Amino acid sequence: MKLSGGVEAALHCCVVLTAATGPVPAARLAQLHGVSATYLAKQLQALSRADLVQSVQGKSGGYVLTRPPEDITVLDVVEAVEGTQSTFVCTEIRQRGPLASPPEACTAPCAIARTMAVADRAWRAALREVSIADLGRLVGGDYDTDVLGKVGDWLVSAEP
Amino acid sequence: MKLSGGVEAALHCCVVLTAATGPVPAARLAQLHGVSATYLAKQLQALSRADLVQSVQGKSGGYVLTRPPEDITVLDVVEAVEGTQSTFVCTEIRQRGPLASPPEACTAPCAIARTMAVADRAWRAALREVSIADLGRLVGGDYDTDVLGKVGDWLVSAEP
DNA sequence: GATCCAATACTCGGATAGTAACTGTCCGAGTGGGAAAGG
DNA sequence: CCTTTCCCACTCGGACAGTTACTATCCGAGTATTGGATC
Repeated sequence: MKLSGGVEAALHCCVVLTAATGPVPAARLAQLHGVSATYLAKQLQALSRADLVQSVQGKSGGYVLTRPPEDITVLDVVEAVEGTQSTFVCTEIRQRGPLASPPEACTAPCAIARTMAVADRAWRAALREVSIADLGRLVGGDYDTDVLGKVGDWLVSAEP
Repeated sequence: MKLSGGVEAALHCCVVLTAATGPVPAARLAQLHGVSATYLAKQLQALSRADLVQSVQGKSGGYVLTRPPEDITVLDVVEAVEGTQSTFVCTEIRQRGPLASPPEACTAPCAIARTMAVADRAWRAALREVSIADLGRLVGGDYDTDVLGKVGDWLVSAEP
């Protein structure tokens, strides 16, 4: 039950894209975060497939947010990278063994699956409450200096 | 982000142990659920390490719940099998790259880690709300017949 | 000087190896029960 | 018939392979830039 490490990188990328004025290449994001460029590209592709970011090809291309950061929730990013399937997959143990329940009595999920689903929904609801814009404000409040502004400056200044 | 399959088996075992009058061997539980006996033993060992069940050795030994089922929450079982660590592990990306925050400014978790921690706590809180006794009542309500009673009868009648 | 065109350098995208975690399995250590022998 | 002793069958517990999913990587497809040639 460990969340994929790519989620963290994807969230950082989305926050950084908030401070960008134009498309940012994946290699630039990787350099800024000090992570593997090729692996980060994989996560950004996932974000692209989920229509959270748009890829711009060509010489001065890169990734841009498709929506205002207020309209992108943390849940959107997590589900884009991890997938939308529930954390708990019921294997229908109740239909196995000598005292198996007949399949026609198992139309509804069992009590265990229901309980896990409730918890899963609570987790997702908490992630839906926070937007990327919120994250940007929060990291700004963590330090006295304007971190996001610095990032924006670095993105335009750092040339290959 | 997939929950280990052993959690489902462990929860079923705990519910079944509610209906037992004496120690139940792991092999019996596996036979009842139609799963691999040796693998189920692994999960039961985890429950034993967490002091949720007690192992009784010897000829007519097995596993017994250490507490009344009202005092065992689903979260207890999940944490026993999956571990207590949070689903999100922050790798401190902010401390890497050219614009790295200095370590002395990173005493508190970053905004992303805090957000994920809130969601993690919401998930655990939902699991803490349901006890094994609740699960027993729920599965009883799912079907007209007294499933738990049948299980109890089978446990005492089925001889190797 | 403006326009058109082609070469180019840079971008993303999916297909490809390596590694860690989960799944499934095995055999040894330990213990209570039961049979047998003795009083 | 009761007690003691010993053996044994059955239990759990940790150590051992197989498989899946995650991590990390590579090279090919495509496009805006950019420089030059032309009008």
